[in-house]
Amino acid sequence: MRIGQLARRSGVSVRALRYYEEQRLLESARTPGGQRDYPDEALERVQLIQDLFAAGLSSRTVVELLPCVSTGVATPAMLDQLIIERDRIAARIQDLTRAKTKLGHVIENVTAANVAPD
Amino acid sequence: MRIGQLARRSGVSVRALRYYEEQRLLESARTPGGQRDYPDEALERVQLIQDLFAAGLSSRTVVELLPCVSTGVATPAMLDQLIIERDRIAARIQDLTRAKTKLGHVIENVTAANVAPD
DNA sequence: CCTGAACCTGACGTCAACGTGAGGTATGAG
DNA sequence: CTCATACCTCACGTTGACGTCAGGTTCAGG
Repeated sequence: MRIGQLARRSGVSVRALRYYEEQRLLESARTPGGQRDYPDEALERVQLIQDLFAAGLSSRTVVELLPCVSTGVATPAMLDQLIIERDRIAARIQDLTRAKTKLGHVIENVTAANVAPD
Repeated sequence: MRIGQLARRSGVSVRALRYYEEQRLLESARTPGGQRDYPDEALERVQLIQDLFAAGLSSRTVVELLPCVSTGVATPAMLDQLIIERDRIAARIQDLTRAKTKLGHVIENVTAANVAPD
């Protein structure tokens, strides 16, 4: 599969895919003419990368954790890092939940004020 | 209260406070000498700004929503925006929860593999 | 062989929320 | 008055994940 097709299938831009390769998050074979040629598994990998980015991990962290995420094999240091990242995500979820609740209250108040200005 | 004290009390940097003013998120009176002089309520406001930033809102959005968040009075457009932002946060929480679960599975697998390599 | 689409490699631009340094002023205790 | 802080206004630097443009190459269909 060439880069354009992978981009369309995964929903990320061609530029992003090249960037992933530059950051060593994604490999590609090359055609004799020098064009990237991806195996089908690349699609899953791109989606995994997107998930990790969406979770707020940096590309540096992702490149460190990708091996164990996809193979299930990790050094103790990698395990520590995994736990750190999971906890960071959990804390972030707490923050967002608080913020959501707060906005919810504001919305309620505003709605009440508009609907029943008294 | 001067800027240094507000910074210490709120936990944000002096630079950040000046930035908030530049973005019209925060006002200040001035001493005859030109130094910023904040009322006590500024502390709450800074904390509110931080909460909204932490929720992933941009300063542009915050400046639009701050009035109704602090006064409880909103135009219909502001209410729409509030709902949009709340839903955005909810979606983000979903993403993060999925990612956290995923990382949790990885951690379980890795731990199992390390503890009981069989 | 020809052509248009898709691809290639640089390399500079973007955006947000500040950090940081320069060079000067205000404040308040002694 | 003096001096140490704290403060002031520019204004450029930083970071991450790409966007975008330039200038050239490869591929596939006819």
